[in-house]
Amino acid sequence: MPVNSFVDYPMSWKPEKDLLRRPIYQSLAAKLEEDIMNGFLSPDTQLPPQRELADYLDINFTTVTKAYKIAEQRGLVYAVTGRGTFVSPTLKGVDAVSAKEVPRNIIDLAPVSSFEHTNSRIVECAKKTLDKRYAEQLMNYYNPYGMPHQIQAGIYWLKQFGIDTDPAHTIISSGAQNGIAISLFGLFEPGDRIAVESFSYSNFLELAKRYGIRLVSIECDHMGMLPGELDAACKKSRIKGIFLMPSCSNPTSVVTTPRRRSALAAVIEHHNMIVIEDDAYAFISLDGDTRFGNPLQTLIPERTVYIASVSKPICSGLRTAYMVFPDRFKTKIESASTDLNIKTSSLDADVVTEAILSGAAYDIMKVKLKLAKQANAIYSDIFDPLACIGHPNSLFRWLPIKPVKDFHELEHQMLERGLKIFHSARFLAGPSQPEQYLRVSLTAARDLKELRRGLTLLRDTLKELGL
Amino acid sequence: MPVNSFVDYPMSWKPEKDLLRRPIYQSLAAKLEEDIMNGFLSPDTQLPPQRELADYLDINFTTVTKAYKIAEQRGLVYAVTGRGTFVSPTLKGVDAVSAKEVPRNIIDLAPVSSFEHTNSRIVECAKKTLDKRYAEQLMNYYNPYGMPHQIQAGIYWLKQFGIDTDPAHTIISSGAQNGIAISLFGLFEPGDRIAVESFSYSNFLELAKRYGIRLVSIECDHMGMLPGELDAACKKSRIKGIFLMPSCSNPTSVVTTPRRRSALAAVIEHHNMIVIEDDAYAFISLDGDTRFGNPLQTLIPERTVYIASVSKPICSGLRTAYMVFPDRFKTKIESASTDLNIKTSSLDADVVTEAILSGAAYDIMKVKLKLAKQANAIYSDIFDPLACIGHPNSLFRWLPIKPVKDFHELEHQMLERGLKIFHSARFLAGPSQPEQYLRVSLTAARDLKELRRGLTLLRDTLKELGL
DNA sequence: TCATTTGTGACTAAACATTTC
DNA sequence: AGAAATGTTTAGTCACAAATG
Repeated sequence: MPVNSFVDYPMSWKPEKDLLRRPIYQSLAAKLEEDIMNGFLSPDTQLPPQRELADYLDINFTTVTKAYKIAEQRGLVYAVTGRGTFVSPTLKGVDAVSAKEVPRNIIDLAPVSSFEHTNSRIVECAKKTLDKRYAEQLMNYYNPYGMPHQIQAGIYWLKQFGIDTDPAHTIISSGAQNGIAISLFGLFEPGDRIAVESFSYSNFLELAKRYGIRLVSIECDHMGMLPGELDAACKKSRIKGIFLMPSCSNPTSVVTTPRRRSALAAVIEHHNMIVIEDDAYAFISLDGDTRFGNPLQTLIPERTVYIASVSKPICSGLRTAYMVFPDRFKTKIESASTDLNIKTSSLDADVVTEAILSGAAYDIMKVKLKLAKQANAIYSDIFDPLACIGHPNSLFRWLPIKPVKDFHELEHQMLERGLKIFHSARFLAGPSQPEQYLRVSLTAARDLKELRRGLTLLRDTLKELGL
Repeated sequence: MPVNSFVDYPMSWKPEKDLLRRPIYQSLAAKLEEDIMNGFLSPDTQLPPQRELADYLDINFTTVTKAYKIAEQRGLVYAVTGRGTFVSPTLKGVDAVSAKEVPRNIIDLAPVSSFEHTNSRIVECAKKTLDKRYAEQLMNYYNPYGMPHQIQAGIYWLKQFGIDTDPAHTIISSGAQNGIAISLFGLFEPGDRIAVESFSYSNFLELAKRYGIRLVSIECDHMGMLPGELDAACKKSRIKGIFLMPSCSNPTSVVTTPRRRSALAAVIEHHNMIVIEDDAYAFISLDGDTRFGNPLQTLIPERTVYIASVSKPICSGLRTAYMVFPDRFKTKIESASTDLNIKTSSLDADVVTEAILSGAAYDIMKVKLKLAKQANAIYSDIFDPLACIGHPNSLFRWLPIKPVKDFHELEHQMLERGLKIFHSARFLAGPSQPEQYLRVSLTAARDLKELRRGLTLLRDTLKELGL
C-alpha cells in the first residue's frame, strides 16, 4: 500500500485507525459524528471517497458505505453517486422552526403564523359552541376523526378551494403538521423515497428525516417543480411519494402554474406516486381576480392526500385540519391517526365548525387576505417589487441575498440588530444550492407598523453587511 | 441436492421458485405477505428455517433472513433465535383499538374510556375559560407546549400522584398517546429495542412497531414485570428503553408493587435505559386507604419520561396530557413535539387548567373513582372475585378464559350475542402466550345497569361456549 | 464519447448467540 | 453438558449506475 500518497495528498478526514473497534461501521460512524459535531469537519467539506478511506483503514469499502449511510440517516452528511460524500450544510437539531414569543425589542420575521387580529371573533364562536345542545358530547371519547356535522362543515369549507369530497373520504386531524405525520405514518415506510422541491417546508423535511424517509430534492423554477426533473429522478430510483404545496410553496412563495400542475400530475400518475398536498395557503388566491389553478387533488384524487389546515385562513391556535383521501388510503390513514393521537380535539373542531357555519370564518378570511395584501404592499415599498417572485398575496417573501458562508452567523447578526429571520439553508432538502435567500414572514410582527420598521431594518442591515 | 427430502417432509411454506424475481428478498417477502393475508398460512404456523428454505430455493440463507425480516417489520411474522420463525397471531391492521360508538343493541365492553357522566362540569369550565381576560391568546400560534399558567396547573395536579417537577421539565402534549409518540420520536430511532410487558398497551405496541422499534416482550407475574427477566433480556442485547404503566397496567390491571418498582428501577439504571411511564390510571389509587407505591419517575427521574393524561381522571375528549422529563431530554422532546403537532391546543389545555384550579377536576375525579368502585363491585357480583387479580379500582378487568384457536372468531361470536369485547391476543407484544384472557372494560357501557347486563351476558356466553 | 471516479444495492460468507434436546 | 438447529450480525464480493472531465 503506497502509504506516502496519503501524506502527499491528505484526505479531508483521517480517523485514527487504532480507535476503530468492532463493529467497525458503527464506531466509524460514531467518530464521524463526533468530528462533525465538534466542528472539525465544516459544512460541505467533501469526505474521502469510500474506497480511499477503506484503503487507508484497511477495510472493505462497503463497510465505509455503511458508516456513511448511518451518518446520512442522522442528517450529518449527504452523498451523490459519482460526486462524493459531503458534510451536510444543515445540521439537525439546529433548525426546529417553532414559534416562541420573542422579546419586545426584537421584531419577528421568522415564523409564518397568521395575523392574530381576528381572534376575538373566534372566542365568540367558541362561546356559541358551548351553548349547543350537544356541547357535552364534545368532551367524550367518541368520533376520533371528527363528528359528522364537523366533517360536513369541513366539506363545505373545502368547496371554495375547488375540493369536492364526502364524509367517507374526509377526516379531521390535529392541524396540518399532524395530518402530514399521519400521512407519512400511514402510507409510507422508513426507507421510502419522497420527492420534494429543492427548497421545501422545513417542518416536513425534519419530520420525514426523523421517520427515515429518503428525501429526493427536485429542481424548481418560478413556475413550480420541473416535471422533467421529477421524471428523471423517478427513472433513477423508485420514488413512492411527493410533497407539494402548489397553491403557494413554503418557503419560496412560488405558485405552481396550471399547466405545470397538469404536467406534474401526469408524471406522478405515470410513476404511480402518492401525493401529499398541503394547501395551507389556498385562501390567498380567493380574491376574485386571479385564477391560479386547481389543487392536484382535483386532477389525481386517487393518489392524493389533501390537507387543509384552518391555521392560516381562520385561526392558528385551534388544532384542526381537514384531510381528504381516496378510498384505498382510508384504513391506513385512520389507523395512523389512532396511533399518533387516539383522537383529535372535538372542541377545537367544533369552534371551527361554528365559525364556518356562522359565516365568521369567511369574514375572518377576508380580513386576513386584506392584511396580507397590505403587508405585501409594504414589502414592495421597501424591496424591489420586480425582484419579487411568487404569489402576490403570500404571507412570506423569498428574498435573494448574496451567498454567505455561515448561515447561523448571519441569522445571529440579524438577531443582534433586532430581527429574527430564517435563512434559506433551513429549508434545504438536499445538497447546498448556489443561491441563498431569506424567508421574510409578513405575519409575525405585532402589527403592520412594526412590520414596516422590521423590513426597513432588514433592508438596511443587508446593505450594511454587503448582501 | 437431495430433492426428495423436501417431498418426504414437506415444508410448511413452499413458495414457487419460478415466481421469484430480483431482488429476491423483496419478492420473497411479498409472496410471504400474500400467502399470510390470503390465509394460506395461519397464525403460529412455523415457517421453514432460513437455511432450509434457502436450500430449497437455491439461494443464500441470509437472503431469506432479509425476507423474513421485512415480514417481521410488517408485523406478519415473529422470529425467535434457536426456535424458528412463525406467522404472527395478531395481524396488523385488524386490531386498531379505536373508539367508535356501537349500535344501541350492542353493549360495549371494549374501549377503556372514562365514565362520561361528568362532562357537563367540563362544559361549565370551558365557558369560564372563555370569559378570561386572556381568552384571545388561546387562539394564537404561541406557547406550542402549553402556556405558563397551564404548565403550573399541571405541576400542581401532578403533585397528588407524587410527582415533583418544574416548568422547565414539564410540557403539555395532545393526550397521552401523542405524548408517547413524541417520546418515541424524540428519544428513539428505528431499530432500537424497547422492553414491554408480555401483554401490553396495544396502541403503544402498534405505534412502536410502525416506527420500527423492536419490542422485547418480558415475562410478568401478578406483581408486575419480573426484574430478573428484564435483566436477562438486557444482557442478551442492548435494550434502549422500557414502556411501563406501574400504577395499573393496561390490559392486565396489575399494579407493580413498591418492592418490584425498586428492583426494576435498579435494573433499568444498571442498563442505562430510558423509561416511558404512562400513568394514565394514577387516580384510581387515590382513595386514602391504600398505598401502591410511587411512580418510577420519583425513583429514577433522570431517565424517565412521565406521561399523565387527563383522559381518565378528568375528561377523555380534551386532548391534554402532562409530560415530565429530565433536562437532557428537553430539546429532543420539544423538537419531536414540533415535528408531530407544531403545537398543542391551548384551548383544551385551558379548560383542563380551569377545571384543576377551580377544584372541579378533583370533584370529577372523586365521582369517577366512586363509579369505578361501583363497577368493580358489580363485576365481583358476577365473576369470582377470588380469581380477580390487579388493582381493585381498575377501569377494566382481565378475565382468564380457556384458550381458543381463533380469537377473531370469539370476538365475533361475542358481537353476535351483543357484546363488544377485546381478546388478549390484541395486546400481545411477542409470541403467543399459553394463557388467554378477555379485557373487560367497565367504563364503556352507557351506565352501570347496562354494565351489569353486559357482564351477566358475558358470563353466560362464556359458559355457553365452554370457556 | 468514453474512461474514470464514486456511490448504491443485492447477494454471499463467516462468526456468533440462543434454544432445544 | 454438549451437540444440533435456528435466527442475528457484521463484513465482504460484485455488478451496476451516475457524475465528471
